[in-house]
Order: sequence, then structure tokens, then C-alpha cells
Amino acid sequence: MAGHKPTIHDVAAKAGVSKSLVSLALRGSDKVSAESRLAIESAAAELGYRPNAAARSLADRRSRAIGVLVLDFNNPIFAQILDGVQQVAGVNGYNTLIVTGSSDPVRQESELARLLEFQVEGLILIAHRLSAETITRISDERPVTIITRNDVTGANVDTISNDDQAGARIAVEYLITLGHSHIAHVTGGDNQISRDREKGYRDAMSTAGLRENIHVIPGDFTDSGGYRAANEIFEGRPESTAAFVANDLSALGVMAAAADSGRTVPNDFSVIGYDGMALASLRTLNLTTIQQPLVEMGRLAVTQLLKRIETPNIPNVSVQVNSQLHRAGTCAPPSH
Amino acid sequence: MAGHKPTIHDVAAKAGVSKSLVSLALRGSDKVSAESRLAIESAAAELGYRPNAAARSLADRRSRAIGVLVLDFNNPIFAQILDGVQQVAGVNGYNTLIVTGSSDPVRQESELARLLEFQVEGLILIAHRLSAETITRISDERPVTIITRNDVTGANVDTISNDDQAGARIAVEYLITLGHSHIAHVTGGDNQISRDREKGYRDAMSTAGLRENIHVIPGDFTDSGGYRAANEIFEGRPESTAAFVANDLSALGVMAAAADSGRTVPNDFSVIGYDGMALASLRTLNLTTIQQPLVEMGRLAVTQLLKRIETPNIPNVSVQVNSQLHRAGTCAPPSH
DNA sequence: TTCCCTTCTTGGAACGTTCCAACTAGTGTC
DNA sequence: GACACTAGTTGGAACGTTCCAAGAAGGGAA
Repeated sequence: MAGHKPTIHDVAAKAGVSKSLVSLALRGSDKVSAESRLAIESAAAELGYRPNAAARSLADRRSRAIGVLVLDFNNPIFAQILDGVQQVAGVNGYNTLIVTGSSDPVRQESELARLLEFQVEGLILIAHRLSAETITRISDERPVTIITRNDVTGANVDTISNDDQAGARIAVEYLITLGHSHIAHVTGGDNQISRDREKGYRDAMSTAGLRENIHVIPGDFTDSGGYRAANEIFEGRPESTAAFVANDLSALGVMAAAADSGRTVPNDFSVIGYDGMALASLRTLNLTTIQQPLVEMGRLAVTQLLKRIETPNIPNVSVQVNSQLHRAGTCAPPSH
Repeated sequence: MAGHKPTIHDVAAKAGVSKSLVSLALRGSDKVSAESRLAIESAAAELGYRPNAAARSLADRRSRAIGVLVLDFNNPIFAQILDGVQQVAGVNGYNTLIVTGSSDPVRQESELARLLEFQVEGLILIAHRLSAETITRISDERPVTIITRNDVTGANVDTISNDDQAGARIAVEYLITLGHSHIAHVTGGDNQISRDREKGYRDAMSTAGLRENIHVIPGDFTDSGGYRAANEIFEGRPESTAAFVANDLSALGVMAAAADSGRTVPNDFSVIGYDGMALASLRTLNLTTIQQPLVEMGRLAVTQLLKRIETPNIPNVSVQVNSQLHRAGTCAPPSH
């Protein structure tokens, strides 16, 4: 709590040189004599000098910050993605400004505005709920990378996603291989990701000649949604022996409903999810799922964003990562 | 991607007024004529003007940002705390700079430095691993609020924590009430929180006259640590009928080990955790635990931090929130 | 000695705001 | 008609950096 924060001028005065030389020295320029450098460094250390990022950002017109808008923190897969984002951003000397998108559109806009006023050099959207129009508008000002969706395009927009249809097909084909034919599907609600996963389910069922067994129950990507949907399955189609659930969180709800209805998983009922949520692979849950490389997706997003920040007009990329079947404990051949 | 970002001067020129008046109007001063205000607002909208936070921060010496250092994202309870932090910060117009503390001390220091260079007005530490000395040094420059620990003090430091000893006692007393007497404890490793919870366990056991049954196995707050520790219990003290585990994540590991060893939870073995991790209360897991009001703790932390930012010399506070027994499905009376 | 070159160093301008003291144009009072 | 107010409005200084053109010091070549 010294009288005031030391500035570059204070360091200069103490070291007996000009502020310009301090600036140069502290940024590691090689055209500073060893003698001056030493004096400057020790003066800075002694004063506890910290460069003011706002001033620097103003002077060289770079904020060295990227903004991250994430839907919420309730689904832990976002934390895994964020982990990857943080890693790469940190290594490259970028700060990350993380904002959780509130469901209220007005507040969401104002939080976005706050991010942009900070002059973030780029934006990462994780499972956003912004309109295509909003995104286009924003990407006019700054590069944007979208994770988990690839349905928005724009000159300044890159996307990192997995092939949801393909992943869903893998899941359903696996159940079919195990011998299931009465396979239900719990959706994730009205959004692109959920629609793609549903399409994969329908495709795989049709291809296997199981078109008439298709049974789709609406869900909402939450665990309680999964619970409700599962009960609907058990009542409406008791012949079902397995379910492909739109995400892991919902799959946990399905498992709970199965247990509550007296069914053992996987002996009486098989469940397969989607995402690769870290917690679901804990031994206690041991959920079979389609695993997205979540941390890697976060990493890729920042890498691509920084690339575009550095070279604004590179061609758009739309990276599709591979999701893989993670065999675990919630799927088995049907017992009858 | 216009030639350059519009500044306050561009707005002023377009509206036919001075930059000062634009500044005034855009910040909602009441000493601007309705006419000018209108002209300014429409000019700003038309140009897509966004105030530059760096310039503002420089001019009025406030960054309107708080820094958050969180241990990692692996334990989902941190996400819950962050949720609360974000809520209150956002409502008050503050940006949050979130950084995950790497385990590497050197990198951790540099990330902290990055935060401070951004001139964050205060710092929130969630489950940090910084030395008391480092914290004191930092708190010399800026207010600090620590969540989940209260063992560091300083003129500028507030803490939000729960009473770990009391919470642990509640957990153990609950098991005793159910009829258990051979109760083991899995710790969270070498840190203050874990030590406090262990102390609560020992106290409760002693008070109940079960001193000779005390059995402490070292853990590390991770699920695999819990798994290992549980196996140690089953081998070393097969007479144990229950375990109080230092946190929920580890408790899940214990449950997995119980299942793998052929024990049913809670019939053969009772498990109680600590934290109130959202996922552990999912129906599938239904973990009995000591629930901390995590989101509320995040809220309180920001509230207190902002208070201290506004009025630097208020007396220190050390808020202790109440943790409560959350009765769920993993505890039952012993069967023999 | 003079001149040029290199190496190191410097002060001033710029970045986009906010704050402040001072100015202008009305409006009302005596 | 002079005066004091009030409501709006203004330009300049300041915030703490970086960048840039230019200066100083020292050495070698002619």
C-alpha cells in the first residue's frame, strides 16, 4: 500500500536513465548496455514495479486478451474444454476473460459488450446460444472460434467440432453389434447438436433394417431430463433393451431411472451416452460413451484463434475432431 | 473490419459536439441536453462505437476487473464456486479474469504476474497453493479474498470458508448415530483443509468413546486416491462398516472400490463425503455428504472483495458459512 | 584533425479515455 | 441595462506505456 504504484518513470529515475530505455530493457531488447540493464532491473525489482497492461494495450493497440463465452458451468464438459483453452492461451501470454452466458438475452448482450470493450483480440464461443446474426456482427470486429458447433459460418469464423452424426452412428452400431434391436434415443432438445445426433441414430437404425423400432424421446441435455425420458421409455416401450442418450449428463439420469425401476445396468438395460465427461468415466459410474477429445478441442480453438489474430485473412477452417467409442460398463448384450 | 475502430473523436465529429460531451453523454450524465444526447447516441450506434476499456482504465485508474485464481478445473466444485463469483461480478459490472493455477510454481508466479499487470482491482483465490508469504506480498498491492481456507491472514485479506472441523464432526456423528463404530477416515493429503477435517473426525470419535477405532488412511482429494485408500481399509480393517471421506470426489472412488470388492453401498458399507459437489447428488450416485453452500461462497467472496475495493481499510472479515448434512443414499445402519 | 559508423540513449508524440477549470448563452432579477 | 445564475459545452492536461526520429559518445580510418 505504498503511496502510489511505481511507474516506468519511477524506475527510470531510480536507475538514472530515461523511461524509454527502461521500456526497452524490460522488454528484453538487445540494444541496451549490460550496465544499464542491470541498473534498470534492480531498480524495478526494488520498487516492485509492474507494467500497466492498460497503458501498454493502449500504446501498442493490443490487449493480449481473448474472450471466452461459455454457456454455463453446470455441465462439466465445459470445464474440460476451458482447461485446454487456458493452457494454450497461458503459454502464449494471453489472458482469458471468461464469461458465462446467462440465459437472459439482454444480459448476455451486455456481457458480450463488456468483453468487446476490453478489446479482446478474439472470441471463443463454447456451446453458445447466440443467433447467427449476432455472431456475424461480432466477427466483423474480431475473429471468432466456435467450439461444438459448425453451423455458423463467416469470413472471420472458424469452428471446432466433432461429427455428431458419425459419433451417434458409432454408438448405435455398437449397441446393434451387441445384439440390441429395440434401441431408444433420448434427445438433447431443440438445437443443432441434438438434431445431428438424432439423425445419426435414425440413420444407423434404418441402415440396420430397424426403422420400425425407432423411438425418439425428447430430452434437454440435463440429468433430470434423462430421468424423465427414461421413465417414458420404460412405460411406453417396455421391450426396449437399450438407449442411446444425447449426452452423458442425461445418460446418468437414465441410469438412475433404470435403477429406480428395478433394472440393472447393463444386464437388464444398456445405456450409452455422448461427450466423454470426465466424471462419467469414474469407476463408480463407468459410463459407456462416445468420447470427444474435449481438452484437445479447447487447445485447437485457441491455436486457431491466435493464428487468425496474427494473420487475419487466412482461409476459414472447420476442424472436425474424431470422437471415439469408449467401451465401459453400461453396455452389454441383451439378456433375452 | 472497417479501416479502423471508431473512437470517441469520431463520434464527436459525427454528432457535431466535443469529445468531452460524448464522454459525458455516454456515461449517462444528466447535464447533457436531450438534443445532444440524441445526436450522440445515434452517432455512436451508427458507427458501432465501443468505448476502449484500456483507455478508460488508464484515465480513471480503475480496471473494473477482478482476478480469480483457481487450482484447476478437475474438481467440479470449483465450477460451482466460479458460478457464484461470475454472477456477482457481472451484476456489478466487473470482468473476471480467471486463471488456473498450474502446479509448476514458476508458471504459477508468471500467471499471477499477468493478472496483476492487468491491474485487477482485487484477487480471489480458490483452493490455492500459494505460500502465506506470496499472499501477504500480493495483498500489499491489492485486496485478496480467499475461498475455502482461512489460515492466512493479512491486513488486506478476507476469507470465506466453512468450519471443516465442525462439518467433519457432523458427518462422523451421523454415522455413529446410525450405529456405526468402526469408522475409517480417508484424508485429502497434506493441507489445512484436510487436516481440519481429520481433526473433526478424531474429535468426534474420541468424544463418542471410539478412540481405539480411529483409522486414518492418507488420500489426496482425487477419486483414484479414494479408490486406493478404500482397498487399504478393506484389507487392513475388514471390520470397518463405514468411511468418512475427505471430499466427494474421493468418496466416489471409495464407492467404486466397495463395489469392486463385492460390497453393496450402503447395506454392506456406508460412505459419507464432504463438499456438496453437484454431480454427486445426481440420482445415480446419490452421495450422502456434508454440503457446503458453494455458489453462495463464490457470491460472498466477490461481495466482500468489492466492499474492500471500495473502502480499503474496513476491518478484516473471516466468514464461516454453515455446512449441512445432506442425507442421501450412501449411508445406512450397519447390517451386523 | 576530421569524418563516418556503430552502439547506446533520449525526449516527444501518440494511443483513447476522463477530469477539470473555464467559457457561452440564455434567463430571471432589480 | 447591468448583474448573477444556471444549464450546457469545451479544450487541454493527464493516465502509463510504446514507437520513432534523432542525439551523444566512442572508435577507427583517412
